[in-house]
Amino acid sequence: MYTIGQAAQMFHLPISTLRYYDKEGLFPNLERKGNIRQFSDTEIEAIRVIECLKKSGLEIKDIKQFFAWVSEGSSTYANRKELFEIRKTAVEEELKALEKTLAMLNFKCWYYQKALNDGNEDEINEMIPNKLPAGIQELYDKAHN
Amino acid sequence: MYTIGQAAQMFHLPISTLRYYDKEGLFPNLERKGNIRQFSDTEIEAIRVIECLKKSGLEIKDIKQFFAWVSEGSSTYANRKELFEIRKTAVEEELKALEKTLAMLNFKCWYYQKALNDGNEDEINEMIPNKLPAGIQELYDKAHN
DNA sequence: GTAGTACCTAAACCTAACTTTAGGTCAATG
DNA sequence: CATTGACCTAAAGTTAGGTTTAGGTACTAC
Repeated sequence: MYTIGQAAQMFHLPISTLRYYDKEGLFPNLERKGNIRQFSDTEIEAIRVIECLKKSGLEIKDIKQFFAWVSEGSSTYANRKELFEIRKTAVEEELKALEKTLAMLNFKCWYYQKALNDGNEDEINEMIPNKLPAGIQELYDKAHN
Repeated sequence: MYTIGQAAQMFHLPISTLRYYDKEGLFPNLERKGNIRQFSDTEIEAIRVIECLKKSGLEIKDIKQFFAWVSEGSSTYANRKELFEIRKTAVEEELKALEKTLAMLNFKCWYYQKALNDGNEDEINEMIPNKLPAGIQELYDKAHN
């Protein structure tokens, strides 16, 4: 059992965020001793899942739906699995998009390194869009589709 | 030369977003014919860079700073290169975080597939945290640090 | 017995990045 | 000549996801 302060520290989250999640219904089984929240292993794992689903692009209200399904028991396994499958697809696409972004960033790093060496962008701009050095051309093409 | 409508279509962005970017100073060299914005290749590439920097986690006000540097000319090559280097590092870290997220999602997909087959979570929960099948244990470990 | 620390609530506040609204210009079309 | 469609502005509105504020309880340390 952990206090809200301990749980917050474990995940480097502000206490106010955990209270906000609680208010939003993300800890449907959270118990209290007196008035004080008791974070059990269930809630600790819940925080991990919340972080995961948030990073996957899910909104709080849909994360709440997920925990509502958890509370409903075994009849919602299929719903929960489907939710994770959809998030998985979304993250895979996000990964592809980020790699394209990274290609652009790598290209721009090369571009400005060369501009610094040359003192101007003239030489580089004559190489664009299809006379770039090996390795760099691929970055450019990936970034520009 | 493109109208705002054509530029918006090219990037699947609402027209209002391009006007907003203009108002925020992201097209410092945008010209007008009468009162109508004329998007040249410079602005088209600018939009690509804006999208890239946004996806890398940069805020609009810092993207504005970048285009101010572009307007200042060759004396700011080093600043611009440094900005892209920093964004590159940020995106590389974001990619790592997303792969951890993906490991969690893959683990949860497996979890709920098995729960569906078994009709309950009892068997799975006895395997957690270190008696999971080959392949799955690695996903679990990656997702839980 | 008071100062400090950790917890609690409700409600107001904040921020970025847009989006919508309300009102207007201009050119082509039927 | 009026209606449609593409453009324009300034300003107000929206949204998610928190954060801050103001006020209160409870235990522990000095």
